[in-house]
Amino acid sequence: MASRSTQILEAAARVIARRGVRGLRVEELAEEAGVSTGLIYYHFKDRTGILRHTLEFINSRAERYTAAQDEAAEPLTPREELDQVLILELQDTPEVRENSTAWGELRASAVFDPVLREDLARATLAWVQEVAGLLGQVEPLAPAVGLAASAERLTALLEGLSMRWLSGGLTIDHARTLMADAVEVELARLRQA
Amino acid sequence: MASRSTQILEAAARVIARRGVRGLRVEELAEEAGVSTGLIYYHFKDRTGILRHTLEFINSRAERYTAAQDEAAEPLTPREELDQVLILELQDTPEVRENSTAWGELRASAVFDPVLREDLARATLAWVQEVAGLLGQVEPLAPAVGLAASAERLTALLEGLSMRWLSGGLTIDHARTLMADAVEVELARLRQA
DNA sequence: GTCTATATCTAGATAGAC
DNA sequence: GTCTATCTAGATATAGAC
Repeated sequence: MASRSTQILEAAARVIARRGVRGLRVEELAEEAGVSTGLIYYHFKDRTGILRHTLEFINSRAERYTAAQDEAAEPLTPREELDQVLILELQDTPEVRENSTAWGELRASAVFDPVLREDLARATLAWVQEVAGLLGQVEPLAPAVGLAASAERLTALLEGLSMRWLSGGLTIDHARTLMADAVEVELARLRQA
Repeated sequence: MASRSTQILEAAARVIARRGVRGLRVEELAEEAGVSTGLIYYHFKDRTGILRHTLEFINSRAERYTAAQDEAAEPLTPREELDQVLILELQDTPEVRENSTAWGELRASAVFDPVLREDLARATLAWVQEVAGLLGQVEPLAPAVGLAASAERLTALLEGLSMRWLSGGLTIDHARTLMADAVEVELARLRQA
């Protein structure tokens, strides 16, 4: 089932979570995946290729665990879905940790690497729009600009909280509480405006 | 006036802003500073030493430009000071960009480097407490836990917005608007609670 | 204190056997 | 497809002259 390529990409996600994108060494990846470096270069062109495919792999995996809720037994209300999208990213499970770490690395790398910016901007935009859409479902009377601004703040806050959590400055529970309160605050604001 | 060490550290700040902490190469630093690599190793033990001193240098520089306002002609109201502390970090000047970049790098590196976490946690705590104190001056009736939570959210949001700005996903003006609105929203919340 | 030249070391990448 | 062995490049760090 899981092909060799997939096995290597899963290992790469673990190594990135441990060492970061820029700390990933091909030799360590080979060890983690239980294969030789030679095999890695058989499956991927070069280190950059490994990175690109891993980021892609992680991205599709994130969509999967976000989407998984939609297909579950009982459909969620917009409000529940909003909480899911924002708060599911603050979970201390290996997969979420790997994804958050990789996202943070991607963000940090993009500061110095123009090539990465495009991918990142596209993914961010989609995410912001998703959140804005959900906010609009929860508060149908709120103006579009307000929804967009709230979505930008909430997603940016999530990134900030996520980094603090990953860098050990915040417990996951505290981060979730802060995030949940922020959602309340933004919704209250949208209700008033 | 500016010693050789300082000259090298200033150059290091510029290189870090351009390449990141992990992208800093000693040879490029030497070129930027207009000295030889040998001289750099005369002044600093090794690459890690350069990094540590540069981060320290940047940190003290950031305190200086934040504190500079306090000693200016007219004393600021707590509210003005609050805006200054939070919004001064969103400025497109070389120095602020260098500091923000370095801070983002420090945060991102700390995810993988336990040694950096302590410094970072200490600096973050001081910053959060400073903001909480200012919020308390603006809204004296607000409870301490509320002040702390608001300060944590505002500083985490600032980090998130700053990273988006640096990675090209947000204009500086838009980031400032979002930040300014967040301050309003948090103050409104503190007033109600 | 400062430079030039160079040794050393690490990590990415390839060749060739199986 | 997969491994072992190895080449190579890039970057850190040192030696020694001035």
